[in-house]
Amino acid sequence: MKQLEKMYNLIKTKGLKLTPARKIMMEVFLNSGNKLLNASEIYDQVREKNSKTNFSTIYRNLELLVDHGIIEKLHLGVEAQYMLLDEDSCRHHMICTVCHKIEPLPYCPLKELENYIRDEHNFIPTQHRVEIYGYCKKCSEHKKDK
Amino acid sequence: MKQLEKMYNLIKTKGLKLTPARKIMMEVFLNSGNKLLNASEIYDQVREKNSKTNFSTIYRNLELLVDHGIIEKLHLGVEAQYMLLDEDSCRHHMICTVCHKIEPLPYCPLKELENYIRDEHNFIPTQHRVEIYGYCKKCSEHKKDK
DNA sequence: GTTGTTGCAAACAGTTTGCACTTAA
DNA sequence: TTAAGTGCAAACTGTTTGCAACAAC
Repeated sequence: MKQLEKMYNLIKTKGLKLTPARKIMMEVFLNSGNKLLNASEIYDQVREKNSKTNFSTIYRNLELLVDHGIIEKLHLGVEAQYMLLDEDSCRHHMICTVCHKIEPLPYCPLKELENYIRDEHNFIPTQHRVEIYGYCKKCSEHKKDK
Repeated sequence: MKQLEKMYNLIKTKGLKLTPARKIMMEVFLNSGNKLLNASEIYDQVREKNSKTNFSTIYRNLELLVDHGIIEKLHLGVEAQYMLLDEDSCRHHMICTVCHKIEPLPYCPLKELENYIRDEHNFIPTQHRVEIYGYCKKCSEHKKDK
């Protein structure tokens, strides 16, 4: 598995030790299909492979990985969620209002908007976030059934 | 104060009782200058006028006001934040990362994006929210001084 | 061997809840 | 009068921390 090796190297490059917990966490992220994961989902998946990993280890590593720009932390609800940091990711998500699944949206419509804001509102944009709420495929199909 | 009376009526219209805590909370929101407030900011301000109001009262009323469409709840960080719900709000905000002032943005660029999402992602958008982070006029001027 | 990392237990912050008392309508 | 609202205390959830043991380098 090539991508995993890359991740391992990335961690070492950052001066972090390549511990079992971190290895497994990288696997979890790679296997997540780019879905946002919360701490306890990550914890559960890590525990499947290493049954005595502690929650504090998870949280400490998550923070570290965020600090080193390896993953991204979003805070859209009660709990924080995490995903591998995509180079050109600019934080756009589709959030299902039924099952609460969050999917990233690989497209950014905001370039022109930012220019407009800068010019017309005297506001200098540095970051943005877009959230689209609605029904994901599965939930919209279930809706039809009723 | 006309606006406050309106708010009082709105609460009654919704079938809610006009209690002292609720009256003060509406004042707090009206005096907030459309800034997002978290529960403890609201609590502190309510306590100034009614020193024995409890946190659970604040939380219970916040939830109720959200449910009745009087205020809006955002969850951008560790804690939830609240503001009066704007009639024509389609939830676009410019958020200054220095002074945390939040200004509404009277323009919606998302029509085409929603079509794209519906067609390409099997996701049915019903609502959306856009947040632009950056420096407001005042803070960007102060930055220059340094 | 040294420094960074972990497990554990305990603390913490924000929020929610059950229950008896109180109050707006 | 009575359903709705409140205060209090206690619980609960997500997250953080101090410390001693441990493991990657």
